Amino acid sequence: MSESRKLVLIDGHSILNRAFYGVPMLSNAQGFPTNAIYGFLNILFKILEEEKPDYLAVAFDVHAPTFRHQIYEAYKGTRKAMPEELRVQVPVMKDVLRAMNIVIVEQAGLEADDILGTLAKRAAAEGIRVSLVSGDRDLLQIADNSIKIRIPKTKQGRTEIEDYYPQDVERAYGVTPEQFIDLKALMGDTSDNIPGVPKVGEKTAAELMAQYGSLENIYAHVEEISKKSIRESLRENRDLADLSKTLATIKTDCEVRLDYDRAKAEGYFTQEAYGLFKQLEFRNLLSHFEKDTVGNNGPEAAGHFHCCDDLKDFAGQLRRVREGDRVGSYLAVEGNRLLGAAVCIGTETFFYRVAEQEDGQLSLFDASDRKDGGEEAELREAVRELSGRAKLSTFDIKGQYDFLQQDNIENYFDILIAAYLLNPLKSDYDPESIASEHLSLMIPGRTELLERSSLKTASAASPEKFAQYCCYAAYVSSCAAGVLWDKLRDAGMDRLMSEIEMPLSLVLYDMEKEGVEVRREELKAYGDALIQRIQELEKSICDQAGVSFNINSPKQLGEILFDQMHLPGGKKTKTGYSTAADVLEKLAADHPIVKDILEYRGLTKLKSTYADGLAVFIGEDDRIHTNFNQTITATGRISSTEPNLQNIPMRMELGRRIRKVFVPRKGYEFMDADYSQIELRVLAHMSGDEQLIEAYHADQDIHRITASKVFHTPFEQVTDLQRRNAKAVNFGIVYGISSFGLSQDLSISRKEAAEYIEQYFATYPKVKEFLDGLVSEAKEKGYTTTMFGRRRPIPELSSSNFMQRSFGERVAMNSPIQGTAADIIKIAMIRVWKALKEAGLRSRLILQVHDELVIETLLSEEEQVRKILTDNMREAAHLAVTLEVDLHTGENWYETK
DNA sequence: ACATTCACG
DNA sequence: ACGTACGTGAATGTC
Repeated sequence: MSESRKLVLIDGHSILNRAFYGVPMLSNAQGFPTNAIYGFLNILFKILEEEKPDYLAVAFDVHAPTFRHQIYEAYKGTRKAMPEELRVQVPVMKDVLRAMNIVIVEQAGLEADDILGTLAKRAAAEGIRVSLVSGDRDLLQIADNSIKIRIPKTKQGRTEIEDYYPQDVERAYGVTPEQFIDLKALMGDTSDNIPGVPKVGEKTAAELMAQYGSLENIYAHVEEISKKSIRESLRENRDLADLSKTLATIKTDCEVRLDYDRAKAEGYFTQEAYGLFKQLEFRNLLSHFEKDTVGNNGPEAAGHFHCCDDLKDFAGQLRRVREGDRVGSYLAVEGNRLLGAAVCIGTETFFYRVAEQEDGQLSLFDASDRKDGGEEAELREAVRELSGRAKLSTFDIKGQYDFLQQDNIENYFDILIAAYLLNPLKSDYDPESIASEHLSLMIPGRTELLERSSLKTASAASPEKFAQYCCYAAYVSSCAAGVLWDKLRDAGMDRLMSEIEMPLSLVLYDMEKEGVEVRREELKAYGDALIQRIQELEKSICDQAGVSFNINSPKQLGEILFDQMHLPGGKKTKTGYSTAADVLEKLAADHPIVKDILEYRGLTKLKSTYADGLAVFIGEDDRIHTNFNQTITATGRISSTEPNLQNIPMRMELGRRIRKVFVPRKGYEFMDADYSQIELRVLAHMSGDEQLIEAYHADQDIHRITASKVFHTPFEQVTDLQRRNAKAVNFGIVYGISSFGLSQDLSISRKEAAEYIEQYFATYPKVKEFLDGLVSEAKEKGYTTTMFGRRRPIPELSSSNFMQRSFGERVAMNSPIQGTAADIIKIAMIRVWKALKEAGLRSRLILQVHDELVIETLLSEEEQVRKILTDNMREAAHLAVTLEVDLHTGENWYETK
């Protein structure tokens, strides 16, 4: 059996069709849809990997009416047209297959089913095992002991394949493969244009087949059928039944041959195919090319990867690096340990891995005098020494500063950060995608080489693969540095890279390492204090509803409120009723239950996200070390995770009290400084609007001034309502104003909102000019730019969808403003950090919250730090308006308000 | 895995 | 007519 050859046959159109509907819409940069091709290839690769066939062929229908369809179309009109977005993918799919040396079988006048049926049966007769891959079940009739029918299902991104041998067909449908034809003839199949017998569905057809065994036998005993309607439908539609059987029968005797020499399953990964994959932007499929194309001439196969067994050899290689030489490196870091290092020097890459600990149990007691502890220290020293001399290019430098000299950063280059700056919209960056995108080099990725893709380095499937991954990463870091640098320069982002992002990475590393102290017991007490009230509310809500239910479930809550209690309020989301706070707030006044629900929501949020959520992250040092991520946001802001310290409650008093558990060390205080309306000031500067600039020069409440100007009211007579409205308009402007958005925020009519906006623009005419200019420039270039050159691409602007395009326009107005503000505070952070360091102070920058910096300040250094912080924040950028800073000190974060 | 909700700027 | 404010991350429920 194992000697017999194997053939994989693929039903081209049906798999493409299945892929089209199973894979969410994808398209490449030119807007060409690619989802069906992508899905097809995924299925193909999965099958190839599982089957490792000797031969492979794909069958397609020729798009001319075929005999079987002529019959049916004569009977009932034409076939449904294929969606345009799928239709255009068909010829490209064929190009891809041809480029991969995969035989395409198609013949005018023949259906793919017939071709497949014929080839499968003939191959089986020759003793070849066949796997027939199709999305349609009608091929099940072909199944026999050497023909397996495989039906892929794409669900939730994963492809699962159902396999059918004859006994599987029987188990699933209660009929043999041959009987399957009759079954289909009876029940029909709309997707396959088989009419079937009216009134006979899946169940009746199965019953009839179980009793009589064939279509012919059913008609021989048609009078015995008890159910009158079925009996008559069968009698009246004999011709339809016979036609259906003809249609359902797949031919196995067509004039079609497969050239087994050409159909050899090999040599898919050609340069041509590679080019097509790149055009289609199938980056994660490109890794398949490693073996056939890159592998043969790539660094690994050419013997340029060296796995050193002896640390002395490795260190010796590093010592050969001369001052100022550019090297690529990749450090395998886990926690605060260095597991291994790869360094790419010229065309050679060297790797060393610290020896495994043999006994995990005893590792608790391992001391630095053990061999691996000493080895790690030695490796660290070698790496550290190298980092002081070389121009180091690496991936994700923030995670490596523990092992690098920190006064040499002007010599460092992080390809992760560079790739982010060149396209901040991507969801993640890794060495393999950087290699593919910027070097057109295919290397095996994390998913292939490392076991757990979620971990940064983690354990690999094997030591060899782990070494290989590290070497590739170091190699890519080395090769990509020059290319990325050129691209950054071309885009005008070289200074942004060298003067802001690279230095910032060290500042963020330091802030993370420093962390912030959190009082564990106080946080616990805060959470406990919430429990009682939450339980009261739970009871009260369920009593009022009359049933006990899960208040946290928007689904259940919506049904209780709107179906059972008949509160006014309609559907809002795709899944059901909206129970969001703004909807509930409108009902709160009239319905006590809603008020309770809102309070319940607020309290459970505080309990789960903050009280319980933060506690998990308090370390043995009683501090929380958040992760400040530099390569996440589209606009250039920093983000904070595990935990997020940038969304600690502030607006409501109860939540704000959580800030009391964030405390400085003994002998220190918190110093918190935030920019006053930095985004509006950036807008004033970038637009050059004299009115807005002048308003800021007056050094008065900006929202009140705006209200005064917009509503033509003397400054002193501006009402609170007018001020609130003006403030909302100011915010709206920064977000990319729309009358709808503003009307929602202020609960006013769209018309009124539009009037406010019009008045605003009349007051600040250059602001309108500026915003319009941003949109048209973005439409022309495809991206926006901040004052410091940071780019954000906006693909939505060329969308044909109104909503998407409108979104793009708002983004075009917001990104340069939000992004410039982000640039400015980054500059301030770097300068503040440096100034603290150069003054030899012990105070430390520990938090950033977009427009706010927190320094843990030694009490005796308070005045020095105050000056450093305010001066550097103010002076970070010179705008047409001054940058004002509000500064507060306190014994905890709550007090710094 | 995806949607909903809500915390922050 | 279209149906929304910009940028994030975490918890929770539903499939």
